[in-house]
Amino acid sequence: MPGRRMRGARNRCGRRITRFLEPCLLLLLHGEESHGYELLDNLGRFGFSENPADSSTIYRILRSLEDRGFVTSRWAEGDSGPARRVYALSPSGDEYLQMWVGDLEETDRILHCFFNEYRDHMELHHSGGKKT
Amino acid sequence: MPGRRMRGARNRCGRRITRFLEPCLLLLLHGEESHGYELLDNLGRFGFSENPADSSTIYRILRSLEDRGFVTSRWAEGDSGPARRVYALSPSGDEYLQMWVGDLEETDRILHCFFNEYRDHMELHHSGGKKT
DNA sequence: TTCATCTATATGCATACTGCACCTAGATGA
DNA sequence: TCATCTAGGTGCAGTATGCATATAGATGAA
Repeated sequence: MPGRRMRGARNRCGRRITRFLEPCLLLLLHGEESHGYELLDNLGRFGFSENPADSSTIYRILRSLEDRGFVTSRWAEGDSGPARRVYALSPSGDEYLQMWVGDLEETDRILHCFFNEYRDHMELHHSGGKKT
Repeated sequence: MPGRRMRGARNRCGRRITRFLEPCLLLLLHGEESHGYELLDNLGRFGFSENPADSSTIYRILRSLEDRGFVTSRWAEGDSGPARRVYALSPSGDEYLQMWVGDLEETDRILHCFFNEYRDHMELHHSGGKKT
């Protein structure tokens, strides 16, 4: 099936963490080289397989990471198909991943801060809501 | 102090949930009318007081919510100062808030999916990382 | 050979969100 | 009169992203 990626995904949900694919790609590259097309397939591990990533986003993030020195790339011939641009995490990319993790932990705290506010509020105004 | 809001906040952290202020405003308006300037102050409850929101964002989100019928507004004279545009949550806005909560719970799941992947991976490659 | 398909990378365009600078304007008090 | 506070708003630029599309090598079928 041609165009099996990203046809009709309709990712209009509002939920999304800005540039969240970036830390996912960094993690996938941690300890293992890979290329864009393969990374695209492996992103399913991160639980958004229902709204898979668009390939253009992946390639652009990878180039951006390289521009900032967080990954390096080289062209490699595969066993089949066209040449691949294989990316590897750099030491500063490893640090950048650590930074992202701390950042996402902060996001998690803020998110739970919202959930707490929501729960507390709904215990008083018990209208319209999902009660636990 | 003039311009006490948003001067020098430097919100260049990368972490952020797209349009996250929207559900926060909806929750603040749940069961209680309010106006933009007041909402701006109350957003501190949600844990991002270190990077307070920009007022322009708040006003734009409120207008956008009204355009979509999730809130209604009326002009009201306050005890002091200029007139205020007071917003109230509509029934569909209440439903929209419920949708946002479900959406953020999904975000939370995805986030923890990332944390799990990270932790599992770092247990093998114990280099470069925050060990628990 | 020719052609469709798969793999792989990439660009162009439109839209959306946001930060920052700046503007308008009534109220208030020195 | 004038600065300041309260309150709401616009304009612009940068960033992120979805979708369509382009390019091109490899592969296998007709």
